[in-house]
Amino acid sequence: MTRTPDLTRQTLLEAAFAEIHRNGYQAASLSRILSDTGLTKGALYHHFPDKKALGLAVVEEVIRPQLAAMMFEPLRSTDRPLATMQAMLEAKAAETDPWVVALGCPLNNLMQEMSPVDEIFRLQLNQLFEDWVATVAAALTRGQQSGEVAPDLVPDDTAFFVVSALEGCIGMSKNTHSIPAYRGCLAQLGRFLETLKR
Amino acid sequence: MTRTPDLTRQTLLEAAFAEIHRNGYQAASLSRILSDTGLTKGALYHHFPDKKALGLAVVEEVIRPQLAAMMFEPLRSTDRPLATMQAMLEAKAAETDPWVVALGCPLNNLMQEMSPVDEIFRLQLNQLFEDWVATVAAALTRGQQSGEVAPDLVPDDTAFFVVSALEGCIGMSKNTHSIPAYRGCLAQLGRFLETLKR
DNA sequence: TGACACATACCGACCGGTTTGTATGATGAG
DNA sequence: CTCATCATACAAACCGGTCGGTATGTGTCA
Repeated sequence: MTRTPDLTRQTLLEAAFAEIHRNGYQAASLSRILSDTGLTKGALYHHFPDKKALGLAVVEEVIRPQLAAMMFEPLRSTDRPLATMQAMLEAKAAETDPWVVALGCPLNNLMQEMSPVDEIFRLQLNQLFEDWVATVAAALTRGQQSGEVAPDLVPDDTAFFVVSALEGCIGMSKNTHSIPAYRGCLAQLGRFLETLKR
Repeated sequence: MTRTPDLTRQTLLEAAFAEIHRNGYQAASLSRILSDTGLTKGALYHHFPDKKALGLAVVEEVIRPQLAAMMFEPLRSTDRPLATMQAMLEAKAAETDPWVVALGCPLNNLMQEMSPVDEIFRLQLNQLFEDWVATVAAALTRGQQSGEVAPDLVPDDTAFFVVSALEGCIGMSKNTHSIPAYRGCLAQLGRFLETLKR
């Protein structure tokens, strides 16, 4: 048995992410995570002081990079945010794996579950969410300067709403288990983006 | 100690609703519900066969009536759905109790938590959600006939999106703990409703 | 009307199982 | 050798759920 602590830690993080994505944080079982990975309590509590630290590490080291790659990066430098976001919506609508639709957005899942229960979780999740909103808002502002976006709208409020509506679409579709409904909902959000032009 | 089984049952339902609203269904503790009500295991398991039945009863006998009174009834007979919904948004924006904002929508909370975990819960919650969407869609159709609503939009898709976006607004605001952000988000949804006119 | 029979409503101790977390022991790498 | 890395065994708390017992109400029949 070779000793590869970094890989062990990463294995735990990914298994924890999957477990939390399916069952939520509170119902996530450390025993299941361990049996999934073939590791033991000793390994887990060597790398993480407690369950909460593991959960927060999942947020910061798994969910944040995922979200950054998929949602932040395309918006980071564009000066045509509406076109960029339309493309992102189409990319999301192309999703065919029903599991992805059924499990929903990991960030939203955790926010809904944990924000009333644990203040530290709430703050950490909220920071990630606010970073997302700020990224959208900054892109909208650049869009106003480039002339793509209507100059009279308030970037902050609009960005908050766009992200909220997107999470809402994902959340509701997760419940219906209907990919067509999911696409229809995203299309309506696209309709809203159209109204932000010029 | 007087015997009032109906009241006992109702007491359990309301305590269970509060507990579930705060902690979710899976993390809801029967012991806490009992200590809150001053009742015991015997009373609980006399009125409900198990925890799941209690949870489903909360959905049907507490959450559904609440939602029906607040969201279904105003739309039931109106032929100006946009005006009615704008009024509903303003009513929601007038909320000042931070707890209500912090705890979010009971229906959405349960959908996000339970739909990947338990199929029976998912179906029951989805039925309530679909009833809501259908109510909105029917109102939009009447609005098209009365001339308030643009005739080219698809009521079903639009209704699904409106409800999703509303749940999204509530869900995100629950995380930020910010009533102004909540109001700003609702205002953006109102902006979207404006684009549905004639 | 009074008394017995029975059903309903509720109590609270107890159960097996699972939870997170700890304390100690083994093992391999530098 | 030494310490990081993990395994194992165990502890304490809590979970949902069961069960025997009790108190209260209610219908029935004398």
